[in-house]
Amino acid sequence: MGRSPCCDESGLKKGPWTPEEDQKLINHIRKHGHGSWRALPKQAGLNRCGKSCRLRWTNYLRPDIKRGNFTAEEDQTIINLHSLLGNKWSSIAGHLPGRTDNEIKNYWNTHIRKKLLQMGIDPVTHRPRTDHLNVLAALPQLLAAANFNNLLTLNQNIQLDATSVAKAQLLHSMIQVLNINNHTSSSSFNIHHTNNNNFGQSSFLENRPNISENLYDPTESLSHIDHQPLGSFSSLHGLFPHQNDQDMIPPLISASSDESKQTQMMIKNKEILKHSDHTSNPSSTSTFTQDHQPWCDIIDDEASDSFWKEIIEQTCSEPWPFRE
DNA sequence: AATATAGTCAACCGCGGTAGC
DNA sequence: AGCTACCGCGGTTGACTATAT
Repeated sequence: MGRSPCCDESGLKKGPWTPEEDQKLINHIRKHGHGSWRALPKQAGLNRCGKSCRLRWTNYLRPDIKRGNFTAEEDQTIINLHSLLGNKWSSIAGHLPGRTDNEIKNYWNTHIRKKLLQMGIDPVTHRPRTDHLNVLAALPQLLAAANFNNLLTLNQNIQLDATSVAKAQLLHSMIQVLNINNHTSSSSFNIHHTNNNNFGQSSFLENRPNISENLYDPTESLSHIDHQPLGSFSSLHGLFPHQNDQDMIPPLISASSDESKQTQMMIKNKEILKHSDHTSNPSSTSTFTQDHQPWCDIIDDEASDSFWKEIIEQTCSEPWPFRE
């Protein structure tokens, strides 16, 4: 019931359309409109089923179809709409004049989906992937993907290098993932927990800097854009409220007033990491003179790649702190 | 140069919704 | 109310092309 038998009819041509067939279809629709798709093939002299004619027209021959690569703005729109609508390709296409649902669907599956995955974003939920082990194992690829800045460069007012944004987002997503998986434990990510001399994830994350003074929050800075890049990290939090907000870490900018201390601890931890000094005491006197080192500077450090590699090495060499 | 593999995308398949009888 | 035909949608396929080996 409900299923068209037209394509079951034998003798009807399938497969790629020839220019002659295209011309017949175009001429007929120009003269008469498509009317009943089922009746159209006979009227137009085509040995095709109506379904095939409709598809050919709507996806390829329609005069208002836009050809060519998707723009960054279209990328943004697709991502944002997909986060809202899911795989409602026709609905998404309705917001992209000249684009067909089929084209958008293909583009999503072949381009956007992969890029989101590489960036550690679940293309279905538009949230950081929760398979944290995979995320960590894929860090090198994630870093490479972080250089993909097409999704981030739409707004010309954005001054920050998109790669830095992506890296910050990546780190943020990792933190979220780790925190989600650890929310049942009160120790590892407790902001007041200070028993960390080593650079394990916990110390690094606990001591994440308050950078409100020196660093703008990428998610905040991008959130005002109509076509919000990486909406999964910004607007989607509002769209898909977490069941328990305690599960989520604060945004990259902390509201804490204890920023100087935390920033210094962050710097210290970075140095600890660089020197692999697992015995240093975080409470000992630091020789650093820099205060309020911007988070971006850390991420954008010339040695940032090695910085990230060391995170991986640390992660691998030390017991995973989060038991499920 | 030949072959294998990966990527792309037009087209098909099959299902759900619904209008009309 | 039940059946049928039709439309539109989303998932999948497979041919074609590009790139790697």
